[in-house]
Amino acid sequence: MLEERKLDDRKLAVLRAIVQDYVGTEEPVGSKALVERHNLGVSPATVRNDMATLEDEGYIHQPHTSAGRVPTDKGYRLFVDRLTEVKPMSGAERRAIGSFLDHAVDLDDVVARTVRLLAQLTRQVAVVQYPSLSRSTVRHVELVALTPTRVMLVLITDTGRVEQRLIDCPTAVGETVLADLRSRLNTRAGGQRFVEVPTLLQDLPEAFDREDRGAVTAVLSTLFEALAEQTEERVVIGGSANLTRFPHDFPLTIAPVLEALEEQVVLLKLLGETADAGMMVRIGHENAYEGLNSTSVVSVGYGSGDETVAKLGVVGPTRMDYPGTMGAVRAVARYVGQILAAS
Amino acid sequence: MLEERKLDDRKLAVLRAIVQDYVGTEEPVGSKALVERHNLGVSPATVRNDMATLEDEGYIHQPHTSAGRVPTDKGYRLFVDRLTEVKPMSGAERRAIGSFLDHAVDLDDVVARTVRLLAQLTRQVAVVQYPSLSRSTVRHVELVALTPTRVMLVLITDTGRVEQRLIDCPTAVGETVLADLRSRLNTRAGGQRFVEVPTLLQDLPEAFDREDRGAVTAVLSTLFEALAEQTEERVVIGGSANLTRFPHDFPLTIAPVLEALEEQVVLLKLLGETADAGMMVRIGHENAYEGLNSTSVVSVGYGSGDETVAKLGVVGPTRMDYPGTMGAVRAVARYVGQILAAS
DNA sequence: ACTGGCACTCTGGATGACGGAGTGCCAAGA
DNA sequence: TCTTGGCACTCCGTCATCCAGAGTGCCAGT
Repeated sequence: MLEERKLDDRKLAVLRAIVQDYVGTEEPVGSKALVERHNLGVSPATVRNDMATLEDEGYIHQPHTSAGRVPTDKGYRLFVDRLTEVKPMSGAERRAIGSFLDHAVDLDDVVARTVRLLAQLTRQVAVVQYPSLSRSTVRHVELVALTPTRVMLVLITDTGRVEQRLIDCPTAVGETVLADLRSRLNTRAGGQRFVEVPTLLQDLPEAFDREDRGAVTAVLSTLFEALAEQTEERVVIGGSANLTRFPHDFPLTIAPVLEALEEQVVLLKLLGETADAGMMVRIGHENAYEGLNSTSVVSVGYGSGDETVAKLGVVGPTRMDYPGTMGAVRAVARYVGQILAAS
Repeated sequence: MLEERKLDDRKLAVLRAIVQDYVGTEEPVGSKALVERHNLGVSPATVRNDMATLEDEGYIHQPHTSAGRVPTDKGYRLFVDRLTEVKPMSGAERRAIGSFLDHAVDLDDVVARTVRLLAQLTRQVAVVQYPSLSRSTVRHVELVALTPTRVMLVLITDTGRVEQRLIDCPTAVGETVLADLRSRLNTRAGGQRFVEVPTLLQDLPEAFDREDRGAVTAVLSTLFEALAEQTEERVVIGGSANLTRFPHDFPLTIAPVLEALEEQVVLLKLLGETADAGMMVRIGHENAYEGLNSTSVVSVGYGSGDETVAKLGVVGPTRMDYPGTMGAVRAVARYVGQILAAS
């Protein structure tokens, strides 16, 4: 705020114009070209003075003496924060999103379609996280006896996700016990949030005969494990071919980015940093992961109802169309949320 | 065969040397360098004559007058077919493969690890297909009543894969009927190949009361559908960052390749063309898909026992280390087969 | 505070010279 | 008949040079 006092409205307008032009042309933008394309109502010389100030403050940068100016990360940051609005999707675009996602047949398909759609809309790399288990509720728990001592646990969540686990029981469990356990599990845990379940089922073994308690405990601990497991969170990416649209900084930047995108861990951390509510934009060096230092990440949470169950976003060059990208990301996130709520 | 009569042993040796050198250096290879690095026992002039013949026959090619020679697709083909052997993995490498894959905890993990491993070993893009449903057998079928008229079908295969389907029944089904159906399904279909199942269950509705037959039929048709569904075949890729190791032909070739790799359909077709037994190498223009015209694909089937359940392979530049790549692909495929058989 | 003018700087592309690597061919030798 | 050394030739990649264009910073004038 203190620094920005030095920047009057026109200087901000100049910065805005620089960002817009640079995003369009991908080339350093000079004072003359600026006044031609935006009607700033002043002469190039004046703009040059403003540019000098902006450069002093670190918002723009000159690749070489006597070249045009390029926004810095800090410049983009100011642009995103104060100089622009999220650009809403047009009606046609919204309809396209709807018709594309409406045809999804199951959760996998929703995620797959979302990532494709987002990549197409933004022409960048899309990243979509599967709805996480930890925030969902239990729809159903099923137990299947494979052998007397081996039981398969199938967990069905409200987002339509299915998890299965094999359990080796210390003792044989009869079908009666299994049916009893099954019905108790579903009565108590059905519809409950994952976090609540362990507490709710804590004293369940006591309801069973001593000889069966070992097996019951084994089932429970496997269930809790499955519920708690964060590592199962999956991220799907798409549109990596869009990376090649920048013949520019090639292949200097593309290799680390591709590597980052293949690392589930990195992606999860990336999306994990997104606040539950509101959109997050991380620009260049604001990204903790080094390989993404020359990219920006726009991400947002999505969910059924008012609950955030996962995140999605896009990765692109710092020189990206922020308003458009943010609009697309937000629109897609909202629509996916609706779909999840409906199904 | 007819053409090859013109190629005596030394000419073939020259071709082999050219391929090996070019793969190593990535630069057109000349006669002088050839005789220095391989002891061919003849002079550069002689080699030049041989090269002229090889070029006439279309095995090598000269980028420009007075440049070295580069193998053509046809040249690589001859090299792979007749001039080299699959290079077996060293003991250390085999142990590494084993220890890496042995830590896999479930099917997803096996596939994920395999794709990583293959990408690392070959330093190229790895492609692994999930074990296909159609060749597997049924381990267990589970029916879960969600509401009186909604049933969830869970299908567990011998490869550890789980498929679920929601079924809306025309009439309410009681738990007794469901239990009956469940046990009949498992008795008749358990352990059977997918293809056999429809025949085996064909007359199942007749065993039930008339009022329940609608529901039974609904369940059966969903089950058959899930069994038949080929579209569920999934392909996982990894190591796409390796594409950037060819700063050479950039980004001309990389973009279409990345696009191809994101298209499940293309990948499935690619792997689908692999013969069930034996390794397949498709070189450059031998690939039907245009975007892969400057890449080679080495693929092979893998499976538990002697049955091929899916394919895996790698995609790389035509200029690749064929013996090494083929060795790695074969070794990994074998080991994955063993793991699947054991679990 | 803005503007026009001016000298200066730097890049990117074009041009041309040059060394090096590689070839093809020929005549001589095994 | 096959191989070899020699030789003239071709072409690429690199480097240095040059030039026009774009852009800047500064200054003096309004």
